[in-house]
Amino acid sequence: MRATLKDVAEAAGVSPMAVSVVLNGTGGQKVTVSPDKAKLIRQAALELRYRPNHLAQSLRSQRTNQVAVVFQHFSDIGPQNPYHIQLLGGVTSALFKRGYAMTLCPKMIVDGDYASFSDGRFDGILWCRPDFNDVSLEAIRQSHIPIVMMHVPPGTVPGVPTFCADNEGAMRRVVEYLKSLGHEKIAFVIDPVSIRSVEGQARSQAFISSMARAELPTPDIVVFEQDHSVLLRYAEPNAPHTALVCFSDELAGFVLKSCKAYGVEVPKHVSVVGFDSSPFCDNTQPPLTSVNQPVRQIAEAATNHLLSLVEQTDSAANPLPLISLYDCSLDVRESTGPPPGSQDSDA
Amino acid sequence: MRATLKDVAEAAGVSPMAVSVVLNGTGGQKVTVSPDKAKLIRQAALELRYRPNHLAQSLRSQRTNQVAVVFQHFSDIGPQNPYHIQLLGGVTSALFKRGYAMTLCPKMIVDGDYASFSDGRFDGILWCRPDFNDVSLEAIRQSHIPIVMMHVPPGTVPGVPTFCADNEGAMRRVVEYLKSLGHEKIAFVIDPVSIRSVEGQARSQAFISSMARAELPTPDIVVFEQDHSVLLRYAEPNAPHTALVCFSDELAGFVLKSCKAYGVEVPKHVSVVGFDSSPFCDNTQPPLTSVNQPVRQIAEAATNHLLSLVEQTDSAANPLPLISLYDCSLDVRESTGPPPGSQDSDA
DNA sequence: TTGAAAGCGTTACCAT
DNA sequence: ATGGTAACGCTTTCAA
Repeated sequence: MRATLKDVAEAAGVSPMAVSVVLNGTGGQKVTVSPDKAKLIRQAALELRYRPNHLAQSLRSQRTNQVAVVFQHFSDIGPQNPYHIQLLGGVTSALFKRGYAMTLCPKMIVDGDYASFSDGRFDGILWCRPDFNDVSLEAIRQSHIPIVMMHVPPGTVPGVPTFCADNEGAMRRVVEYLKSLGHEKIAFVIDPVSIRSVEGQARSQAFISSMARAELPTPDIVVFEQDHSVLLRYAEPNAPHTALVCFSDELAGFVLKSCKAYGVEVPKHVSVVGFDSSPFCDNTQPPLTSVNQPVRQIAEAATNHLLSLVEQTDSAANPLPLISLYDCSLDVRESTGPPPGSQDSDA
Repeated sequence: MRATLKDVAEAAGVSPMAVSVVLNGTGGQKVTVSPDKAKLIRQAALELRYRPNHLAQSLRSQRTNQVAVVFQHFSDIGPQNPYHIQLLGGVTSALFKRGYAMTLCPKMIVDGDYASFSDGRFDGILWCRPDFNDVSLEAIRQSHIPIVMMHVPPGTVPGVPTFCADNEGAMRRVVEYLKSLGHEKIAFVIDPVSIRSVEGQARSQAFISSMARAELPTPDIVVFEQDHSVLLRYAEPNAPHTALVCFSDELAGFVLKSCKAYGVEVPKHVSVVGFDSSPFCDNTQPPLTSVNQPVRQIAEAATNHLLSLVEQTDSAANPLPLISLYDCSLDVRESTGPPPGSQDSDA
């Protein structure tokens, strides 16, 4: 077995306390050890290769220097899902700078066992893209450690700090851009899963209100089933819509594929816009115009906020914002153009 | 504070042990609790919202169900580095299936404090792309928990299970492919950092021996400094090489950029091959031919191996391989073609 | 300045 | 079948 504090104490002929004070520096307030004994202790520790047991320290101090990241809709980490990557990059970067470890825990992520948020292992929770129901809301209420949420529309859960892309602003920007190209009949496309999520709802609503603000006709919200049948309508000469704004890049990718399958040309017959502006967008045929949300920056900010909460001894010293909204830009690529029949649609 | 085992015991009017046995099921060998008391205990636990403290359990049991992933050369997690993403995807997938958490710990990753491998927090270590020096070798020797290594040439550290791409086979495949196109003068390009790494050395050697096996002239190993000066040579009419095999996709990207800057056309004047076959390869100009190593599969296998080691009670029951080598394929894209002056070089 | 002892929350052995 | 007790490794208060 590994050498313990006690072993070192015995080897150096002192009490465990002295070792703790000298090696782990946590000497309460007024405890001091004479230099010669300290030297002895350090020597013994070196020889025995003593390392403090992090578990024991944490159990004692109620601090673990570990933060958990929870994804509500966890499919898989991989190149196909750039969101996770950017997010984890931002989170780890912020955590590492301040000496915290990041852990991904299947009990929470896969099993959805939010009650174990405060099982002692973590100083705080970063919760990404949460869905809300009685269970998760109760979990938040019962949590004994700080929680910060990412990518959830603000105001969803009172009292929980929230970091989110500005869906409203993003949708306004997209609609205005498409309108400036001449589009009027624009639909929002979303998948059956996302439409039920809080963010899906929020983004759909943002789209609808943006259309209203732009004085365009009340749009359809198209739920894109995998059978592609909805797209048949876009193959007709007088299609009901000339532009499709999609909930995600992934979904937009499916839409592009379907268009190709049904002989609908993009952007000649219909313009398509994605959301996330991941590297994926450069690979599609044609390259996908997409909303660029600063996932990494959001993640870093959310993490720093969480750590402030964790380390905050005097509670109301400097108050932090409960809601942080991040501006999104629009990366115009080649999947958008003037609607069919417009002046320069063949330019 | 959160309810503890003791609280539940008091509420139910039984001993802590009874609670432990009923709720956490870990009842040693022959401990049983009468059904009525068990019911009482469960009830009390529910009301008090009791959750076992994972820290205390781990301290007691010497098992944490947590595995650490260590990157020796940690820059950053992000879309620019597909290696990390694929790796983490494979690792988490394998870990989660068996109920283990994954943690990234700055002490090890950033500070290189390998001595804290066994600080009690982890059941095992996955070590990726290690460099070897006295410090890391000693860390491995002193470790109290199993270590499995990924992406390090086999045999580097005796006794440590190693998962790696088959550099030899990959290089042989690349050289044979280029030879079949008509190339003879082929160089290996590597950056100043990687050339010092174990994997860099191994891959260079593999390239050299593959060239010998193909009965081609002994090749240059070109260390690609950022000043691009080495590439000037390829702008000449009688360039010394017609094909460049690069250590990584990232490096190949720089090479492509330099070629463009110096007016060298790819693949007309020179063919370029990368390593990793990341999504990045589709975006380069021209798209990059690259060796495809199955990072995700390697990661999954390495993780499963580690967990077997961790869970192995009877040591030599079913022995596992110390070395696992994975075959690599070659993804041919558009950065390779016949050498200049050959029959169909303009086809 | 130093040591002894209690306790963090859990589990396992040994009694009863 | 059940409860007391010690122990996992560490920190901190209290007493000397």
